[in-house]
Amino acid sequence: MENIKKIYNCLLSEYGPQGWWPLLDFRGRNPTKTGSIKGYHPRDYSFPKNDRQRFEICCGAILTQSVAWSSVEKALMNLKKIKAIEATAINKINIEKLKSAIKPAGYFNQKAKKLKEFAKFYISLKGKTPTREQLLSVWGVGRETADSILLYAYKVPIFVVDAYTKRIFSKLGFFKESADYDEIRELFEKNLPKDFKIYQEFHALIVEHAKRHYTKKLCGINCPLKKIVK
DNA sequence: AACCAGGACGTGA
DNA sequence: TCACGTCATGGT
Repeated sequence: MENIKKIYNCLLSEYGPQGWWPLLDFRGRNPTKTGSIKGYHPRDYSFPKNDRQRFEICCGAILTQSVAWSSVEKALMNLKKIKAIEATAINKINIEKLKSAIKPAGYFNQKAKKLKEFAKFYISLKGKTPTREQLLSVWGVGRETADSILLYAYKVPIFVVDAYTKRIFSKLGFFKESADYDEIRELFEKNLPKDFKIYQEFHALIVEHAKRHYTKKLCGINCPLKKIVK
């Protein structure tokens, strides 16, 4: 399974550092990225720089569930406008007001409740890093969201497995599409240095590669990685 | 004009 | 455990 690392190196040299997780108040851009969403910070792994950014990442991780980031960005900008990207603010805000702010990100009834639940949890942490189990106990936080929060908001070296990861690597023959989330996660963690920077970068690269070669239509035809895996 | 996007939860078998 | 329905807006 040395191939896992080969693929990482290949994607990195192909697309370059991705600069995830995007932040609203960071003006930098990634010129190699598809689309023109701002907030990426390639080669800079010092984020989040403060608690505000940390909470923003958590909100984004919840809001992006099954939704394109461009939609999440709108929702986050709405929240910023009403000064609600802060746990205490989300905790207090009128739920209907919260729903209308995050409407662009879809599933607003559920996601408003999820943000409320998470804000309460976040406050209870009092600045400490949550465990994965603690995160999973929060209503609305599943495995991918928990791992995204740990990896990008807290720099904990946990590999994030998303639908794209399953699609790409099952097509390449690493496991079957129905494989268990944690088994897939451990496969990646076992074959990579335990480094949050690499995990962050790889996950972002997988999303970028999927958008170019693994949409449901393309489904990997012409995927250059096939030659590497063989 | 269907189809899908950086999932999670509830339900019934 | 597992397969399936539901949630909802916005871009292609």
